[in-house]
This record gives sequence, structure tokens and C-alpha cells, in this order.
Amino acid sequence: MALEHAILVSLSERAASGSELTRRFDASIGFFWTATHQQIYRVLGRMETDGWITVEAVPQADRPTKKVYAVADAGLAELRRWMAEPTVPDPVRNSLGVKMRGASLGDRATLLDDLRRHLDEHTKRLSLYEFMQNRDFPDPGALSGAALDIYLVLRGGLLMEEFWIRWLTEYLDAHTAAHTAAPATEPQENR
Amino acid sequence: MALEHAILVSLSERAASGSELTRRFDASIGFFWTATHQQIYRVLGRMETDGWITVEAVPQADRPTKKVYAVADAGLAELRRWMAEPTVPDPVRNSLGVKMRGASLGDRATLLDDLRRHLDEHTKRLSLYEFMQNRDFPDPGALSGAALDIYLVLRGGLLMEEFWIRWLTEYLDAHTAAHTAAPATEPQENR
DNA sequence: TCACACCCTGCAACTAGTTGCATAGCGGTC
DNA sequence: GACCGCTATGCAACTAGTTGCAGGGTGTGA
Repeated sequence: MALEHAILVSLSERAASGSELTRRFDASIGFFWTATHQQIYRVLGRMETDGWITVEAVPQADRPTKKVYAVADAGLAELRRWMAEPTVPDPVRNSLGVKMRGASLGDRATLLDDLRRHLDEHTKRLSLYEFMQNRDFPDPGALSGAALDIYLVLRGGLLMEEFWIRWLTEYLDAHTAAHTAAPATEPQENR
Repeated sequence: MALEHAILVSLSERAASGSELTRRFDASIGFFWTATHQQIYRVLGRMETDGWITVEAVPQADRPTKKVYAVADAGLAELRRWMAEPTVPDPVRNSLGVKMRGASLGDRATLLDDLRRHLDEHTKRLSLYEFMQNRDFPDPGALSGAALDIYLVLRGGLLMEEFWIRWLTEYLDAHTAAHTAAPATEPQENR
């Protein structure tokens, strides 16, 4: 439902082609919405026929011509309408939680390795977001309007990474420090 | 992809009918996966024909007969297979993030009200999870095996609510305490 | 110049998830 | 006994998202 609106927000910040949007969805927008290029192209086509966005073919030196999209009046109106309606909670998708809960039915060591890999990924991503925060927003107190919003959304990405790191660390600690119901190896370690 | 596996995990903890599973998905499982009853019934049917689960009709006094499902050998094998494979990141869906980022294009006051409503919901849910933690796991250090996993997944739900509360509070503070690019109504309220 | 890699666009077929509605049993009640 | 409400199950049609593949343009190197 909100892919169209995520695209509208992104295009309103700066007009873009399908592949540029795809790159944005792999980066900054990726924090709150993910989408593949096929889906983006399809939705762009629909939005264009609905008059939400306008197209302009832009030839490029050194690479194929791209189709640059910009928000039309009807698109902005739709975005405003959507933003004013009450937000319903998004569907939750958390495979790691499912695996954690069922861990005693499978091979726990394999799962722990997988979780360590994810912890590593999230740690790296947190570092990246902290770097971006320091580079792009050295003085957050001075921000307002759209720039403040962009900063606060980055903050959300950062806090989300902290959530993952906390959770994964707590799970790993509880299952490596402690005994657990594993074979009869000596229990008793940290708390 | 993982709805089947979430159902398998839940059924392995205790056999259940479609409507009992639906209630679980509205409660505990809802933290890491959401699903409607229609989807659950359809997937249960498919899993049954695939031999992952077995059915037994159980007549009830005072209410209609229910069909109770239990995990079959093939289902457990499939669950083990899935749990051992590397977990790919789940798709992200965060409408509030989209709205925050586009807030300067719409009516900010309306959005702030919406965010306050969500903050209130998350605060209530955090209280509920804390209550459950204290009631069901008074001594986490003594847990192991499946019980420890259930505790740690509840911890994940709790940490997730804390994430939301932090983010929403930070956004609201930044946009109420400060000036922002709003009309010239008197700023200065709570920090 | 031919093969190859990469960019940008897009189609087609499939799977997952949503929305709206239907049926049937049981209990209460007007 | 007609009606209402609740539980439990499920179908049908639609929308959203994924997977696999492809074609044309452009530059690079053998």
C-alpha cells in the first residue's frame, strides 16, 4: 500500500529514474521500505498512467537513456491524503524470532552461528549510520523542517540497529554463557 | 515463506485448531509474525495435504467441532531444514517512517497526533510485556532450553517496544520543543 | 570487430497476503 | 420458533511482492 507513497516522498525530494530509485531503496529509504527494481518499475508505470507522476526521457552520455520521474499535482494530493489518515500498524516479519523460539527443535549451534553473523551485520550498519549522522548532521539542534525529518529518520535507523544488537547479544549471551538444556556439559558460568 | 514455519513452531509447542492459532497470532506469535485467519486456514490446508501436519476433529460441548492440527514427522524435518539454512533479512515495512520523512509536504500537526497515538499504544504494550515477564519469568537466570527461548523472544518484543518509544519520543520532542518550519504560532512547550 | 560486462528498462509467471463474503453449529432471548 | 450473536471453518477475487528472464545501449579489451 505504501510503496507508492514511499516513491512519492523520494521523488518529491528529487526527481529520479527507476534505477536511481532502486539504489535509494537499497540505501536510505531501505530503512523503512524495501522493494526490488521490478516492483519499482511496475509501480512507476501505474503511477504514471494514473497521473501521479510525470516522465521525461533524459539521454545520458556514456550510458543508456533514462526516464526521469517527477511528482505531479495529483500525486502530491494523494500523498497529502494518505499522510493525513490514521496509520495502521504494519505487518510484522521477523524470521529470526521464529527460529529463536523454535531453536530447541533444531541444531542450536548452527542457529547461534547464524545469529552471530546477523549481529556482525547490524554492528557494521550501526557504524555506517553513526558515520552518516556525524558527517551530515554535526549540529542536529540547528535543524528544522525537511532536514530535521531526514535526520530523525536516520535516528530511527540507528535506534533500530541498536535494538537488533541488544536482542541478539542478549540471546547469544544467555545461550553461550549459560548451560541451556544442551548435553550434560558443565553448567554455571555468568549470571 | 516463514508463515508455515511459524505455524510449525507454534504447533510443536502445543497442538491447536485454526482459530486457536489465529488467537496466538494476535498475541504472543504476533510479535514476530502477523497473519489473518483466512491465510492461516489456507496454509493449514496446504500443509496438511503436504503431510507436514496431521488433523483430528475434536467435538466440543457448547461450540462447533474444531479441527486440531499437530506436527507430523515431515513437518518437523522441514522445520529443521529451514532452521539450519542461513536467514536472509526480512522485508522492511514502516509506514510511519515514510510519513515522518515526508512530513513537511503534509499537515504536520495531524501527523504528530497520529504519532502520539502510536506512542501511547507502544507504551501500553510495553507495560503488558513487562507484566508478562515478571509474571512468567521471575527468575530468568534459572531458565534453559525451550523455556529460555520463549523468555528471550519476549525480551525481543519488549526491546522492540522500547525502540518505538525512543524513536517516537525523539521525533515528537524535536518537533514540539523546537521551532521547526511551522507557522508562527508560539513555540516552546515541553522540551 | 567480436565477445563481454554493465546499465537501464521491462515482461511473464508465480507465490504471498488481503478483503469480502459464506456456511454451519450452538446458546440465548424476545 | 425467528432472530441475534458468537465460534469455527472456509471460498473467491483481488492486490502486493518475488523470481526468472530478456533486450537494447554503451564502453572495454582481446
